[in-house]
Amino acid sequence: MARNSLSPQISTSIIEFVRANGMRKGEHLPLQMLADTFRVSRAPVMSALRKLEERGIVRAEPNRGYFLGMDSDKIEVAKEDGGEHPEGDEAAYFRIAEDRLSGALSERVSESELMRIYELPRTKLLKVLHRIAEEGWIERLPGNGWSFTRTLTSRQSYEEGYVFRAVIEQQAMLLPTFELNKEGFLKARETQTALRDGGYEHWSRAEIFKANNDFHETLVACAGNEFFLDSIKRINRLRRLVEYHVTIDRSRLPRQTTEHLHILDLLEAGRRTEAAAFLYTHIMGAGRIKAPQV
Amino acid sequence: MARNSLSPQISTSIIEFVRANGMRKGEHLPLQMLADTFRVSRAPVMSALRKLEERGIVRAEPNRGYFLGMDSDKIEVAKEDGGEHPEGDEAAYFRIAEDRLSGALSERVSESELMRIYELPRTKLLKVLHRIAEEGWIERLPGNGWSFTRTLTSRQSYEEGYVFRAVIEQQAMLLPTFELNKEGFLKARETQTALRDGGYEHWSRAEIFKANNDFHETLVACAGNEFFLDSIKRINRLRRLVEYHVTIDRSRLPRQTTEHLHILDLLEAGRRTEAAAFLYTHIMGAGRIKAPQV
DNA sequence: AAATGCACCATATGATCATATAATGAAAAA
DNA sequence: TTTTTCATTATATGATCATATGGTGCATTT
Repeated sequence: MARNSLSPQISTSIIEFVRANGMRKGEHLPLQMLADTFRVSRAPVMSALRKLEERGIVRAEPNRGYFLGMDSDKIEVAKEDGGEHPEGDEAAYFRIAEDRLSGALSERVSESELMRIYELPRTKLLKVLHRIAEEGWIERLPGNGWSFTRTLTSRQSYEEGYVFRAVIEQQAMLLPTFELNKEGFLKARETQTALRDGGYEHWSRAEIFKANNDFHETLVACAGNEFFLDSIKRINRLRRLVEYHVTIDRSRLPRQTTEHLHILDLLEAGRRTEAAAFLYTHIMGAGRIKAPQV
Repeated sequence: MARNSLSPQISTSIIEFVRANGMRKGEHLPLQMLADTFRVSRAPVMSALRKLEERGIVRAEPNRGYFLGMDSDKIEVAKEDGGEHPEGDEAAYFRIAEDRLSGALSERVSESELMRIYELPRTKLLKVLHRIAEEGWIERLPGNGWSFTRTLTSRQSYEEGYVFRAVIEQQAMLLPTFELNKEGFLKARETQTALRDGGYEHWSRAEIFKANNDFHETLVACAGNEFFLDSIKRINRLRRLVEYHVTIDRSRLPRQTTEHLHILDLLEAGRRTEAAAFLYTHIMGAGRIKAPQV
């Protein structure tokens, strides 16, 4: 009846915050500062702190506020929230995509039908539907109901997506505003190396996909142009949906990661043009070999 | 309390339909065919036809259906609906953009505030807000309210947009799937010629902007890749908002249209690479000279 | 001076309901 | 057989309301 409380998220954020700052036992946690950091008012921060007190992570002193109860590196991550809770609406969004790709949802659907199937309140459903509409794989019909487009399910769209990514990423790399992001590269290098040296055998499909996306988004972010980055993020959201329905060919991962690392090498050696050309071939190659099972 | 009826729109659609098909007095208008054409059920078509009958455009024969009451080229366009009614939500979307750009709306706003200001029901407002959020110039705050981003108002975003357009359009033209669209080119040529030969002095700002956008979207559509076209449409929607606040330098229009026509010439002569290079310079030139008054 | 803690107000969500409209099956007419 | 016409059902919208939560001014404490 009322919205979900922010305090669980804020609790998590506070823990991340004190960790990231390496804070130690006894340090003060000013309310307003935390509120500003998380872009909320003091109220939800207060209620988050109260819950953290119950868990012994912070101590309250009357009229003086809250203080860290232990060194930040000793804080245990809460075991709760474990149930794969992908951010509320995200869950519904995903279920709709799954059901569409598997054919459980027909091309034309009505809002009330979806409300019943997914047991969503109208507001949440509409939020999700409008988001999907902006992503381009559903559209509102003039009268009642919605109609899925062929964007998700057609082979042609799939290939067009790869062409688009190849062009955008290559061109992003060639922009005069492109600048290496040392920290980002370091992380990307770690992840890709881990994936190459064994990770490809046991990482989950979601982890592998995320590693791949993060790599490409890190590259495009270096171009310093929000429109390039946005368009890549947008198409990657679509890709995620489709690729989940494709059998991962894990044997290709070592080669893929090696190529990723090669791109980093080239960039760090200042050979941008070569890196861009190689990246282009890399993406087009991936698009040609994997095929959606639709 | 209930949604707006479709019948006014359908009435207009029917008139457009019979015009486009050059239908003549007495021809039959089957209900189901019209319904399928407009992707609705027979019900709203029926009610549209009843209204057209009152205006004498169609004749009803009991149990036989509706028949065109006059030759299609003699149908007068209805004078009603005159009040600049840009498709319902579009109006609210525009007003919000205007007020943001003119500074009437502060960076942080709450939903109820917007409902009051624009006298919108919650559902409509949320639809618009989510659309804007997808376009990237507002974001939901974790607690209450929304916050405008700097995408619309910053000079940097403005320039990044031009770079993005220049790259996308040039690259679209170089794709192997690029194919001339003769009919589209013909129309574009007409419009651009009209604009060059005098139109630039008295066309409205909206007309000029639309002509320009249509030209560029026609070009990108030839690439046969929905992602290229979508990204151009998306950025053009943003551009439209900002450019309305810029004084048009009409003296530049003859040169601009001449360049547009030159691009068509090059393409029709099969000189695609040159056309692409010229297009790139053309867009970047436009971005450098016009400046948003923000 | 700075931060907390409280009280009060504002906000957003979801449920329910009335109502106008869209969708649709089936009878009736052509 | 096709299309209209009618009757019935389904759908979507906006209004209203209860309620839990977020936001904020101010007295109080340190």
